[in-house]
Amino acid sequence: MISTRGRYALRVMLDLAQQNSGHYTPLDEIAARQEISKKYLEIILKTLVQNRLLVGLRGKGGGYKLTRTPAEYTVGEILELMEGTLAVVACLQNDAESCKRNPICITLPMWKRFDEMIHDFFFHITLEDLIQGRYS
Amino acid sequence: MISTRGRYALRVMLDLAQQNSGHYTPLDEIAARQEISKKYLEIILKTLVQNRLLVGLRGKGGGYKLTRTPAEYTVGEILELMEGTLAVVACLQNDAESCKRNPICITLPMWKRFDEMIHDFFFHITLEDLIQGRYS
DNA sequence: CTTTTTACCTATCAAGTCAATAGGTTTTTT
DNA sequence: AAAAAACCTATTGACTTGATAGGTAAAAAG
Repeated sequence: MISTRGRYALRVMLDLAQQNSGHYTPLDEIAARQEISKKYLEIILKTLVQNRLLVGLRGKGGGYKLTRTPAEYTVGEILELMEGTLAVVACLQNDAESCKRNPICITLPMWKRFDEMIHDFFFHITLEDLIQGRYS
Repeated sequence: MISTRGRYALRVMLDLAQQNSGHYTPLDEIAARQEISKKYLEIILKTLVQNRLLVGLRGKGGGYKLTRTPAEYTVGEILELMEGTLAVVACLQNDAESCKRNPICITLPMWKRFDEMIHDFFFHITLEDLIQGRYS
């Protein structure tokens, strides 16, 4: 299950992608348009800024804007950043302690395939794709 | 993320599928072989029995056994039963209250596609497939 | 140089889920 | 009557989720 953190982040990125890329959009505006709690969004945007997916500017005329063109963001990187991992089972996470049952686990190959499928899916969709409706 | 409930259930079903289908296998044996807490497995097996994926028999010589051949179980039905749902986002769950943003949500089509992909994947793999190593 | 606007930061919270444990009851066979 | 096994109800600690509260720092406008 993708949590609200990932889904909201994606919606924010899309919101910004649909704005004039020249100016900064304040959080209030995004929150109002997306109908998401401003304070909660703040936490999400913080992560996006810290990881340079967005840039924030303070003071009047400030707000947030993208650091790249919409075509240069994949849905996968946004979701992975917010969710921590997209791995479906514990033993396939980056930091997973190697399970001693791995050699005899007959479900592991299936989980691996599934993992690859998810990765391929999300890392081949860009914000631009979504905006252009290439998934409707 | 698939939780241990789903993963353990799958392992138990595979364990039973690999036993002589004639007799009943006691919980103790399964728990020992799979190295999973007996008490915790009890909860999982209860659900499987209640939904007729397994049948349980009490008393000496009792235990659990499959109600169908391994080829007649899909991984999808086992996981969906244990996890409640395989839906990746809240708005695609069975009991989801219809989100008023649906008509304008540009991420929804993507989630739908993803959902279908997951469904297709898991509902086309049977226990027999895993046992025969058709996923290694 | 003060006010306004805005992002940024730290802490906290209630509700829920997850994985597991504990202890007892019922059924069946020996 | 005893043993073996499933079945049942309740409880727990740790963690996550989604959110709120209140304050600080920077930038622009007047």
